[in-house]
Amino acid sequence: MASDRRSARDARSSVWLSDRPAPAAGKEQPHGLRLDKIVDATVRLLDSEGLAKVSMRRLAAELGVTAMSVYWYVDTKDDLLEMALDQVHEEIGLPDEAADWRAALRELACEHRGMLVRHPWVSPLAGEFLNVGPRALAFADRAQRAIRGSGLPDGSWMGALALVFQFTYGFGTVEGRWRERCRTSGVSEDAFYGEVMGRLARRPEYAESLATVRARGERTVAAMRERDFEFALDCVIAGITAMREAV
Amino acid sequence: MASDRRSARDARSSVWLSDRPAPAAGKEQPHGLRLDKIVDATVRLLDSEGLAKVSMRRLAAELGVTAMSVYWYVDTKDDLLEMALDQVHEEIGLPDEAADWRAALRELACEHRGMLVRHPWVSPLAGEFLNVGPRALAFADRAQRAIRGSGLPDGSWMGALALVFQFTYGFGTVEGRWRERCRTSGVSEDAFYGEVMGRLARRPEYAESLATVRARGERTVAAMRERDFEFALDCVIAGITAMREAV
DNA sequence: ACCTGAACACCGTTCAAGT
DNA sequence: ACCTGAACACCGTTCAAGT
Repeated sequence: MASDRRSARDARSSVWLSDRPAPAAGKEQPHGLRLDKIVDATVRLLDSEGLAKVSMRRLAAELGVTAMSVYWYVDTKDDLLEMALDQVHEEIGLPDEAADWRAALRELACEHRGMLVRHPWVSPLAGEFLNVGPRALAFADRAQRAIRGSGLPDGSWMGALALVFQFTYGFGTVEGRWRERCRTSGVSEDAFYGEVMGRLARRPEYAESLATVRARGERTVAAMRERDFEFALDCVIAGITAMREAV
Repeated sequence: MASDRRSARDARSSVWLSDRPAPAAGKEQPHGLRLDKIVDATVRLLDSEGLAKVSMRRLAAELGVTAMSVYWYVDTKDDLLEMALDQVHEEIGLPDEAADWRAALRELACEHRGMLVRHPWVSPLAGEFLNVGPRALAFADRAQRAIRGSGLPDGSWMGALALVFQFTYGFGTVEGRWRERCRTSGVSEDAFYGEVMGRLARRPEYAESLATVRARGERTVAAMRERDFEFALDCVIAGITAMREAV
C-alpha cells in the first residue's frame, strides 16, 4: 500500500517491477482520494490537455486537492504516468480464443492502432517506459498465442510480432499526432494535408517524391490512411504465410 | 535570415514550412555564434545528456553565452529541436541508385534503425514534429524510388513504405531506449534482461508468454535483437513479393 | 545587429508541520 | 494516516536595456 513506498525511482526500473505488491485501489480516503481515482483523473487530463500540459499541480487542482497530496499515493510523476499508460491498454479488445491466427493478428493490430489514436500521449510514454503493466502484458500475451498458431518456426515468433506491433505503434503514433495537431489548431485533416503538400510542392527537388505520395489516388486523408493500413496488414500476413516454408 | 523571424510558432506548423527561406548558416558572429553551430551543439548535448536534460540555459552555457542569445537565432526551443531532428538524418546512408529494390529497402531500413539507436532522442521528436526537413525528405525520397521498383501497383506504394519504416521506427525506438536505460544505469543489457525476466516470471499468469519470448533460443539480448530484426525484414520483403500478384 | 539581466509564470519534488 | 504550505532548484520566454 501507499504507506511503505519505494524509496526512489532508479533509472532502470518500473512501478510494475518493484518488490512491493502492485499498486492497488485501497479504500476511499477522507478527501475522496484513492490511487485508482487519481489514475483515472490522470488519463482524463492527458486526453483533454495532452502530455505537455499535465502537471502534478494541474492534476491536483482537478482533484480538488493540493499538489503534494497526490504524492501520498504515488512516488513520482513518472510512476503515475506509467500507471496511466497501462490503464488505457484495458481498451484493447482481445480476439476470441477460437479465432484463427490471421483474424486474431488483424484484430489485435486494429485495436492497438485505435488505442494509440484515441490517446496520442500513449506513444511517447510507451516508448519511454518498459510498458510491462498487467494490461499491457495481457495484450502481449494474446498476441503471442496468436503467432503460435501461424505455423512459423518458434525462433521467428518474436520477430513476426515485432513486425506487426512495431508497425502499428509507428502508424498509430503518426496518425494520432496528426489528428491531434488538426484538432487543436481547428483545421480539417484534408485542409492541413493540402497546405503541407502545397508548401512542399514549391521545392522542385521533391516533385517525384510527391508524385509517389499522390499515387494512392484517394481523395481524403482518411481514405488514404485506411488504404495504407489495410495494405500493410495484408502484406504482413502474406509475408508470414510465405515465410512458413522459407525457413 | 535570423533578423526577420517568424512571429510565433502556431500549433500546426514547422520551421521547414514557414514562408521564410530555410534556416541557413550565415556568417560567424562576434561571440562565435551561428545557427549551424547552435544546431550542432544541440545535437551533441542531446546525445550526451538526453532530451529531458536539454534546456536553453544548459545549451547556452555549453556555447559560453547567456540563454537569451540563442533566441536571436531561433524562435523557440521547438524550432531548434526540429532542426536538430533533421540534422541527424544526414547520417542515414542512401543506397546506390543502381541497387535493386530489395537491397535498397534493406539498406534504408538498417540505416534508419541505426540512426534511431545512436540518437534515442530522435524517436519522440520524430513523433512530435512533421519531420519534413530537407535531410528527412531526401531519405523519404530515396525510399520512394526504391518501392517504385518493387513491381507493386502504385496505389500500394505508400502502404508498403509505411510498413517498412513504421516498423523500423518502432523497433529503433524500443532498442534505443533500452540501450540508453542500460547505459545510464550502468547495467549490461543481458543482466537487465535477466532481471526483468526474473521479475515477470514470478507472476504465474505469464508463464506461457515468457515461454514464447524465450523460444528464440539465443543467449544474448543483442543476438535476439538481430534475429528479430532480420526475420521481420525478410518477412516484409516476402510479403511485398507475394502482394505483387495478389492485388 | 547582436547580446545581456531581470522578471514572469511556470515546473517536480523535499521537508517540516499540521490534523 | 493523510494532507498542507513554504521552499528549492529548476524551466521557456518576454521585454527593456545595453553595445
